[in-house]
Amino acid sequence: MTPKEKRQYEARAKVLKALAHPTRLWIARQLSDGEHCVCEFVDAVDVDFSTISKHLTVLKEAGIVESEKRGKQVYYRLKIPCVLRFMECVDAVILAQIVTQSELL
Amino acid sequence: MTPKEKRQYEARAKVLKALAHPTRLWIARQLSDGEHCVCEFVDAVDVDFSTISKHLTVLKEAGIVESEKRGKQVYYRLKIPCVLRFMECVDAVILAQIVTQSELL
DNA sequence: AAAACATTTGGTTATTTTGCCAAAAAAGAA
DNA sequence: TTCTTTTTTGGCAAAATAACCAAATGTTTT
Repeated sequence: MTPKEKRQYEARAKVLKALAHPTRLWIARQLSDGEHCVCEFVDAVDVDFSTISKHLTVLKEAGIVESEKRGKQVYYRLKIPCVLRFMECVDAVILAQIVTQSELL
Repeated sequence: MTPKEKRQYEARAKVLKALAHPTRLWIARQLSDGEHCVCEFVDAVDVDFSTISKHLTVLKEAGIVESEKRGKQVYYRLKIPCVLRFMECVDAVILAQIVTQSELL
């Protein structure tokens, strides 16, 4: 692995890492039907305002979402919608793993 | 988010987390052209045998790769190849982020 | 059976991540 | 202006992750 390749894979891993958290993945999914404000997420997930806000910052810094302030609220939307397609493949991995593990019994 | 949804997103996040590391992502990519043994990875990446082995365990437990012991060596291969398609979308995110950040200047 | 090779496991330490709380900011309403 | 409302920031403690070393395991080779 060359130094250039190393930097490349580090950048890629950073993007995946941003999505690799239950709450952030759920947020990404919620955004598939359009933008939402922070308060809407807080109502639906039982965590602190500040926790949601930090998750959104992670997604934003990774380039997955973008935000816009309108009035008192901040609205977030998906910047690159293809990340939603990850979910299908991830579910295929999970399903295959369940099959594999049941065969071990 | 219902308890069932919560478990679902936790499982999904676990799969993404397994890929969200530069070395593991690189390993997944190497496996796109077929199986490789552990020693081949160790030669290419400058880390300890045990470190590579642990990364492979993470990928295996997530259901992304599977392994087979033949003789002295253990061969790993991709179990669900669709994970390779993540890379294209991830690169799109990175590119868009570079554009966004350059516009800020 | 002993030595050599390939890989995994256990243990330790350093770093990163997560989530909560309290406080600060920013905007609108009274 | 002062009071709310909405969101972000800073700080802190707990938990998870990563990488190394040494030791253990399982397989061939001698």
